[in-house]
Amino acid sequence: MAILSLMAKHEADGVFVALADPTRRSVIRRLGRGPTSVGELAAEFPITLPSFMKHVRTLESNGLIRTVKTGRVRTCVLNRERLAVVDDWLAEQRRIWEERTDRLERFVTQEEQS
Amino acid sequence: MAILSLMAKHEADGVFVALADPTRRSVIRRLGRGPTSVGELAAEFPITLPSFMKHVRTLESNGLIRTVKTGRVRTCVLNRERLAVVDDWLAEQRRIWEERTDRLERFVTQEEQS
DNA sequence: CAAACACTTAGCCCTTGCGCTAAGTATCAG
DNA sequence: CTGATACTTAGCGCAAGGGCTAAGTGTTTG
Repeated sequence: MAILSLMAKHEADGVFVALADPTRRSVIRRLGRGPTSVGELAAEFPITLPSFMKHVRTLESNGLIRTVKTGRVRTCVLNRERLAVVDDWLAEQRRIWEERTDRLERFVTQEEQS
Repeated sequence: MAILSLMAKHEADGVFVALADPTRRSVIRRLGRGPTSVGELAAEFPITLPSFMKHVRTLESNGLIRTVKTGRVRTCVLNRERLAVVDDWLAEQRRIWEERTDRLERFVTQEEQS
């Protein structure tokens, strides 16, 4: 479990890094509408195919998408579950705030008692 | 409104970039527990103060934290609302999936009718 | 089987990001 | 007013990121 959470933390980094690029976020959005070939995806961006492929590989190596090649065409599919990393991070953040609010409340209550 | 959404989209990028660094995410987490001085924050990381300050400035210029200097000490506070950018992005993503699911459903229904 | 297609690989360029040291400024403490 | 404190500025070094071209590989297609 300690190892798992460490691993999760490490991998989380890659997800955030992958999401830092607007092109990659756009790809994710596009793939939300369904699987798409690399060529079709690339056509929507003003960069060359090799450059675009780097983004695809980044997304894949960080688990945000999966790809399969059939014949000469590679199809990309979104891995929705992977975004849970971000969701979890936000949730943890909220948990921390709430804990703080609780502490403040207890503090105020104490003040009132004295 | 068109300008606002463009601006929002542009600024969103900065937020994601800011979150891509583990040190900066840690700072956000730490600040969730309450305002802290730069020095106190920096002490928790294995980097020099000038290096750390860059992270602070990145976080501030992207609206994730706010800082005030009183005397010689600069205090950082979290700007919780700013993380809504991420929340919104996730929400939009979910919206897109749902739309897709709806389309698929309609498609299946049509198939059944014919 | 030749040519078109859909990537892929290799390698270069340039900017940006993140880290460092050294030195500077502005409080605060004595 | 001297020294410690808490940043701040300036500038350097290096690795990584994102873009490009040119050339290569493996699949169709005519």
